[in-house]
Amino acid sequence: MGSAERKEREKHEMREMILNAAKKLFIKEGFEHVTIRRIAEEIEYSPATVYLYFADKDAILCALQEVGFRDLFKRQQVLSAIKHPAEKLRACGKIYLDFAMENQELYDLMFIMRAPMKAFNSPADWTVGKDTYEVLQEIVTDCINQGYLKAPSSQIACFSLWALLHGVVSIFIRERAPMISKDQQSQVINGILDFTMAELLDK
Amino acid sequence: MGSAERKEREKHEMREMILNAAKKLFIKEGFEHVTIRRIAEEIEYSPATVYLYFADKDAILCALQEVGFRDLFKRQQVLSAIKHPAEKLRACGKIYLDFAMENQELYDLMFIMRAPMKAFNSPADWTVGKDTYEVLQEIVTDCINQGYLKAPSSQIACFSLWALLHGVVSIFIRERAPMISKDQQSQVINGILDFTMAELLDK
DNA sequence: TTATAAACTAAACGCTGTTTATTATTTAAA
DNA sequence: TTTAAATAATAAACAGCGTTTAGTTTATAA
Repeated sequence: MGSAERKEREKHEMREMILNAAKKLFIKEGFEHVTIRRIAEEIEYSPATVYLYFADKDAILCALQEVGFRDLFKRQQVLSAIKHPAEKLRACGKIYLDFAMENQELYDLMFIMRAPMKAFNSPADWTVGKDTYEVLQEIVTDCINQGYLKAPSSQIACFSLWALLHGVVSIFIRERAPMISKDQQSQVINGILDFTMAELLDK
Repeated sequence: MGSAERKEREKHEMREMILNAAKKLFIKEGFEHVTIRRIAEEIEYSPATVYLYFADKDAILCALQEVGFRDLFKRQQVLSAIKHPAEKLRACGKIYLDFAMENQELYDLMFIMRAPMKAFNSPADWTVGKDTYEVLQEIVTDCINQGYLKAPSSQIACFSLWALLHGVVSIFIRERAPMISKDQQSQVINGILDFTMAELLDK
């Protein structure tokens, strides 16, 4: 009798319930309202039950990161339809920026918050974003190989580009740009993308 | 009798004591250990006393930000000795990067942490970094005016450059670069500065 | 039906930022 | 110098947090 399989499935479903509740709270009420007690309330169980499915709060946030990275990776799939490396690079940047600004709480969790990283001993163990980074890396390499981009190292060029994109959105998300109003943000983001591509790519 | 002045001075000294204790804990033990109770312990007063000198914890962190920005501004003063705009721009970037990596906890407080920003109603009220940003802005403008930098807008160029610098250091500080080991970080930072300056500046 | 295992939770622990009521100290006027 | 008012400091509590423990309820298998 497949009761063991059912148990397994129920365990997985409970984990999903908890993650969904956490994600809902995260997006709807912001990080500070994501507490074990609120999650428990949301799924109508006691706080202690949550600990039967996740080691601790950080493990929940860590699992939520994966959800975010899968989402970003999914968005990147449209890039395969673009053949021109330079165009592809710009589109890759645009996807990243759009994802960040449309999912600020999730982006924050993925790239800024300390808490979910506590589940790892070393930064090298954090491989959750590997796939999404490799997408960028491949495009940058293509740009260099096909002569659209001059750089001493594709690693440096790729990391620089990521740093620029992350810098822009994280400055906005953590509200460090008093000189730029909320209305201007998307305008500035587009301006930066234009400026960067113009500087970087040799037509 | 100048007892009012003495009171004023004592009040100011107490605030300084609290800030110094907070800064010490911040740098020596990291953010999570900076609690009102630990600060109180450090200055040998009760936790409640702290609230006679600061409205709340966020106000302390906010005041600590100012300390950090004064420190960064001080470092920027050596730039006045450099006349060539392009050289000046590179030096400005180097100063920023060095400050960030040498004072990671303070940098985090200034540019990443949410808590100290709660003391402001709107991002526009956060003017503490104005002076340091204007230094960069002026250099970028000089570079454009003297033909070393081509950009459609000095605002966009300046913000892009800041975003890049902030992006790099904040990725390292918040441990989001599994592909780069701690030993490689300063090397990568220098590489990025070289790459960016080469791309940006027309010789 | 009954013994065992699994699922769940009430209550507590130690921590946090913060407030309140109370005490001690200092100041200024009588 | 004495006394009333103002100031400074704190002990103790409050409400919240993540987490653990001990105990109960529910489901499973013999």
